[in-house]
Amino acid sequence: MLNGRTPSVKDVAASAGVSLGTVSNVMNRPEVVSAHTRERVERAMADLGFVRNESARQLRAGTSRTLAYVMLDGTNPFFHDVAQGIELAAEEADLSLFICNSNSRSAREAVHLDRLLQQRVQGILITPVNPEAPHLDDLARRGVPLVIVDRVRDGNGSCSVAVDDVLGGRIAAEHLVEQGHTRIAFIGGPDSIGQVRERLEGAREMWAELGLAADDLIHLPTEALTVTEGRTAGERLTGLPVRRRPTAAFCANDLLALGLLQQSIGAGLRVPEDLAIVGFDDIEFAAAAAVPLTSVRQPRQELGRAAAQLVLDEATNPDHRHRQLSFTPELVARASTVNRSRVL
Amino acid sequence: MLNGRTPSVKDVAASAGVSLGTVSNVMNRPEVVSAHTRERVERAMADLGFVRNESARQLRAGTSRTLAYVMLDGTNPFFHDVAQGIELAAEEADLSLFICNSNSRSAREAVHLDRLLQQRVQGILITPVNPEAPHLDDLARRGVPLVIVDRVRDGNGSCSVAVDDVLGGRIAAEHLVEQGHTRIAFIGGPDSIGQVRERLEGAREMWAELGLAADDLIHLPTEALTVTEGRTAGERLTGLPVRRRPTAAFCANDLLALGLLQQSIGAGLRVPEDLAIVGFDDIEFAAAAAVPLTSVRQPRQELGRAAAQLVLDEATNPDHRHRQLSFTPELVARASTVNRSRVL
DNA sequence: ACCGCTCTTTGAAATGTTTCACAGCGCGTA
DNA sequence: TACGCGCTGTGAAACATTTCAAAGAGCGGT
Repeated sequence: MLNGRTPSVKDVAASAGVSLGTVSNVMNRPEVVSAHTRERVERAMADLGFVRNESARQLRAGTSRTLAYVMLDGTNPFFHDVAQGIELAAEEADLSLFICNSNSRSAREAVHLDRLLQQRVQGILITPVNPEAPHLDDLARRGVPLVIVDRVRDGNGSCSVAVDDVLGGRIAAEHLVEQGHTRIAFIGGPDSIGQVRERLEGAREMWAELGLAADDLIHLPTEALTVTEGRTAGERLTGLPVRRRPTAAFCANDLLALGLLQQSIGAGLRVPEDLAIVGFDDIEFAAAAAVPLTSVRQPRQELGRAAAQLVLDEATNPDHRHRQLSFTPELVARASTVNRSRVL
Repeated sequence: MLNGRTPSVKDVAASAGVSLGTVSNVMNRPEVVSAHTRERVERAMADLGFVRNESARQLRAGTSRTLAYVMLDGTNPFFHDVAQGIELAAEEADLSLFICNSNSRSAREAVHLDRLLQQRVQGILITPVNPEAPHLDDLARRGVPLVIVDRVRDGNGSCSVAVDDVLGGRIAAEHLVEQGHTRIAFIGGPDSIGQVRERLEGAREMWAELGLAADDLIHLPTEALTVTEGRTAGERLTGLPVRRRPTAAFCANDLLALGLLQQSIGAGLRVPEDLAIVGFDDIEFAAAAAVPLTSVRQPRQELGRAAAQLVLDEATNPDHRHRQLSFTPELVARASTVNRSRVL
C-alpha cells in the first residue's frame, strides 16, 4: 500500500510487470492495450494508490487542464454567478476552473495574472479593474486566450462578453417614467467604472427622449458599489427637503440599491410610494429583499458560459476570430417600483 | 522578443551568455550571484518575456505553491467570506488559493479532490458534504495536509476549525426568551446536515434549562438552507392560526431567515412585533436586510484564516499535531428581534 | 519456410526546472 | 611561490510523465 512517498508510473509498471509506456497507454489511450494487461495495470494502480502527477503530465504535454477566472469583487454575488456559469462550461469540457479575486486592486490582479501565466493555464477570463491596463495587452501579445467579462475594451485585441449597459440604463429610466416619475436620482460611482458611466448615459438618453428636463435626473456619486455606500447615499437622499427630493432612484447595481432600500425604510419612507428603487444585475438577494427589488437583469450565468466558450474556441480553434458578444438586459419589475396591488 | 514558443531558462541563459544553473540561481538564490551577472540575466529575462514554467518547477521541487478550498455551497456568501480569510492567509505565505465548489454534491466533491491530488497541492481545506465520507480518510491516509472547515469529524484524524454550534443554538434561544417569547419555531433542515442538528440541539437545551415546555419549540424542517426554502417555511408559518403560531423563529442560517423575513412582511406581519426572527452566520446581507436581521455571528474570515494556518502547520511542521479549533459564536442583536425604539 | 499483415508492447528521448558537487579564479598569508 | 579560502559560475543528474519509432508476436496465405 502507501508506504514511502507517492508511487509513480514506474512503480506501477514494476508492480504490474509491464513497461512505462504501457501504463501511460492505459491512462491515455486505453483502446490500444489488450483487455488482459489493462486489467492488470489497473489493479496495480489501485493497489498502490497511484495518482497521476499533473505537473509532469503538463510539462510533457505542454498544456494544462485549467481555465482561470479573475473576478473583480468577491463580495458581490453577481461575480459568483458569472463564475458558476464558467464552472459549468468548464466541467463540460473536462477542465478545472481556478478562481481568483482581485478585490478591485490592480496590483493584486497583476500578481494573479502572473501566477496564472506561470501555471500555463489554457485560458484566462477576467473582469478587469481597468480594461485598458497594459498588463492585459501583455497577455494578448503572449497569445494566451483571453476573454474580458462584463466589460469591453477599445479595439478588438481580444474577445469580450458583456451586457449592453447603455440599453440597461435606458430601460430602467423608461420604466420609472412609465410609473409616473418626473424627478429621479442616479446613484453610482466612481466614474472610473465603465458600467457606471454607461448606465447613467443610457438613462440620460432615454430621459431626454421622453422629453424630461436634464436637471430632473440628479447624479448622486458614490465611492464604490457596495451596500454601505448605498446606505450613505440614502442618508443624503432622505436628508433632502421633500419638495426637492426625487421620487425614484436608479442605482448602478443591486448592492447600492439594497443599501438604499434599507436606509430609506429605516428612515420611515415607504417603498415604492415615497421612493421607488431600481437596481442593476438582479442578483438573488434582489428578489429576496423585504421589498423585492426591481432590477435590470443581466443573464449572469449565461455571461460566464458564453465567455468560457469563447476562450475555449480561442484555445483550440486555429482560425479563431475575436468577437465582442453583447447580451441584452431585461427589466424585472418587482414591488420596489410597482405599487403593491397584490403583494409578493 | 516573443517570436516562437515561450522562452525557457535555456534561452535566457544563451541570451545572457551564462549557464542554466546561473539563471536558476538568479531566480531562487539571488544572493549567490554577482550583481553584474544578475543584472545581465534579468535584462535577458525581460527582453525575452520569460515566464517560469511552474509545472517544471513543481515537478523538480516536488512541491506546489498552492492551497485549495473546496466549498460546500457557492450561493451562500458565508463560504465566500471563509474563502476570503483563507486567501488572505495564503497571500501572506506567498501561496495561491484554488477555490472549488462542490455545490453540495458528493460526487463533484470527489472529482475536485481527485484533481487537487493530481496537482499535488500543499494542503486542502474543505467544508465537506459529509464529514464522515471515506474519500476524506483517503486524503488523510495519503498524508495530504487536510483541514475540515465549519464541521467536525469523529476521531481526530485531521484538524478542523468550527464554531460551537450547540452554543450558538443556546444563545439564540436565550435571546428570544429574554425578549419575552414563550413559543418559538426552529426552521432548518435537512437533518443530515450536522450544523442543523446541533443548532437545534443547543436551542432545545437552553429552552429546557429556562423551564419552558418542549412542545413550545416547534421544529419546521426544510429541504435546504436557501432563501427559497425560507419563503416556503414562511408560508407554512403564516398560514397557522394566530393562537398556534409561534411569536418568533430561529433559522438555521441567514438565507432561510431572509426568505422568511421577506415572506412574513409580504404577508403583512410586522417584524419583530408579530414575528421575531433570528438567523445564523451573520452574513453581510443580514445587516443589509430591510429589517436588519438579528443573527448568531460566526467569525467567518477568522475561521478561514485559522484553517489556513493549521493546514500550513501540517504542511511544514514535522511534529504537527492535529487540533480541533472551536470558535465561540456571538449574538448580534438587530431590529428583527428588538423592538425599534431607535431605528437602525 | 517465408512473407506480409495486424495487434501489442517496449525503450528511449524529450519536456523545463532545481540542485549539488565541483571547478575556476582572485587574493591574502605563510 | 605555494597554499588555502571564499566567492561565482558550471554542467549533469533528477523529477514523472508522454510520445513515437520500432521491435515482437501471432497468424494466414503462398
